[in-house]
Amino acid sequence: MASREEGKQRRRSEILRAARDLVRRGDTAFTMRALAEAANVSVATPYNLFGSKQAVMFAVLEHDLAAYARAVDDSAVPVPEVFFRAVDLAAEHYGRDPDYHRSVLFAAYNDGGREYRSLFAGPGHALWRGMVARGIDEGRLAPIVHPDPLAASLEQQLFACVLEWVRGELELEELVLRAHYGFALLLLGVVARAEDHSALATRLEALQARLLARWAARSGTPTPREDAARTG
Amino acid sequence: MASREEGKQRRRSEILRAARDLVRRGDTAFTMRALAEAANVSVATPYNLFGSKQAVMFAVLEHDLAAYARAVDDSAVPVPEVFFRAVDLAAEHYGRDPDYHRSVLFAAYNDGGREYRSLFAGPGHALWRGMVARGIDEGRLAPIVHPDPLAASLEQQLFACVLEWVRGELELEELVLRAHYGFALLLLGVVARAEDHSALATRLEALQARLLARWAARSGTPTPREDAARTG
DNA sequence: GGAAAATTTGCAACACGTTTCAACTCGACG
DNA sequence: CGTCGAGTTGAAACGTGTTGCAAATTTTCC
Repeated sequence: MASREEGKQRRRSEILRAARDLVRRGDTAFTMRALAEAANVSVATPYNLFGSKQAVMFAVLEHDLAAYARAVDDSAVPVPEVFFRAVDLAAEHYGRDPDYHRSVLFAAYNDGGREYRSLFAGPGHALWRGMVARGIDEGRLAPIVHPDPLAASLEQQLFACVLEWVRGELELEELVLRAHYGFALLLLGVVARAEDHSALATRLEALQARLLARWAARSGTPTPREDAARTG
Repeated sequence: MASREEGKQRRRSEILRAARDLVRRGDTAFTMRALAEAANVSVATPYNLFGSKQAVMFAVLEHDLAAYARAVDDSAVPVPEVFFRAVDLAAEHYGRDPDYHRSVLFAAYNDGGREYRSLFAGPGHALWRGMVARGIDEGRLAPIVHPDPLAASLEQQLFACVLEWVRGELELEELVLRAHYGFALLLLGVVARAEDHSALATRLEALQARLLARWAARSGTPTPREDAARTG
């Protein structure tokens, strides 16, 4: 009854389920041995099916990304507002279970071996590219702009912020401020309507004020170093 | 004669020299045991003095960053041109010994444990902040802009590109194009002079064309996935 | 000069990702 | 039904970052 391929598929999703469970239960840095046990497979199986621990975490990430992409699509917000909304949704998403997301992202991007997938590559880039394309279609972004490079810039800006959050360098709230600020700056030069331009400029100033206030409140530098100072 | 602190210092720099040597000689993923031997210390000493392998690599990075900062400062280029020049210098710097820099950055940011320092934090952020501040002083950037957030956005944009290059996802040439594109976009909204604005717009279009040509030449997607496709 | 304190050393040990391999399981197929 | 073979299993082993610890070494201080 269960074909060979079905068996593989079942094991694959069992492993992913187990991985999610382990992280969510607090075993954020689970062992491959623990994962194998939790998924009722031998320790060699995840390697057969995914290739590495990192690859397993990428698969978990991809699964979560789908839910995020749906949420962004569902929030029928116009360009350029939708970009900011997308950041908010990501932050909300992360904030709902910070340890979980931090761990998954960390395992995917920091523990990792040599494998790599840009955070928003594949389905992710499609999401951003789609938003930009819509903006051009609807005449909210200058028609000279091409979706791919602008989307890439936005992704890069957000990616850097997310990575800093994952590493514990940033509060979620500051992640949002920084990403919004970067987005506002990036978009300022490419929005088509004068009203959008001035709205962005206003937003930019407000964001800058909030960022400065935040940094001033903690010693004046944007990225305080709390490391062990034993590095010569 | 050799005070306790001097001895420590000597060991510290011996370890850093050994680390640089090993990477440069091609042993890009050297062992802590190999490092200890090359530095003529016991394997425990790097842990006493730095704390972890990652911390050693951070120290190497910091050393290299100083040379880079000097190069940028020496290139007496006006704002906003200097930002682009800074990217060029970084790429030149990396291009001179790609394997070395890739390995050091990789070890610092991807192998790593929990420690973290933003790539441009500390001396790095000072460099970017300084360029932005100069731009404001010289009236090339809108006076409403504050150095810290703009510098942070530029750093984030570059950081994301560098990270992709380190992971082997990007050619050095594309790193430059992408960073330039992001920079042009970020700066477009904040340059004070009309001539700078139109120069940036021109540059932006040229960059976009080159990026699109590049991506078109290889299947149409900006970030092709060459991964093992065994991820379900 | 000698005790005391700080560090380094050598070495064994641990944890964990990953690999290897022979035995085994079980669907596929004639 | 019987054989084949892709894929899984279990267990052992490896490599490497990291730690612990007692002994040795070196600086400091009286």
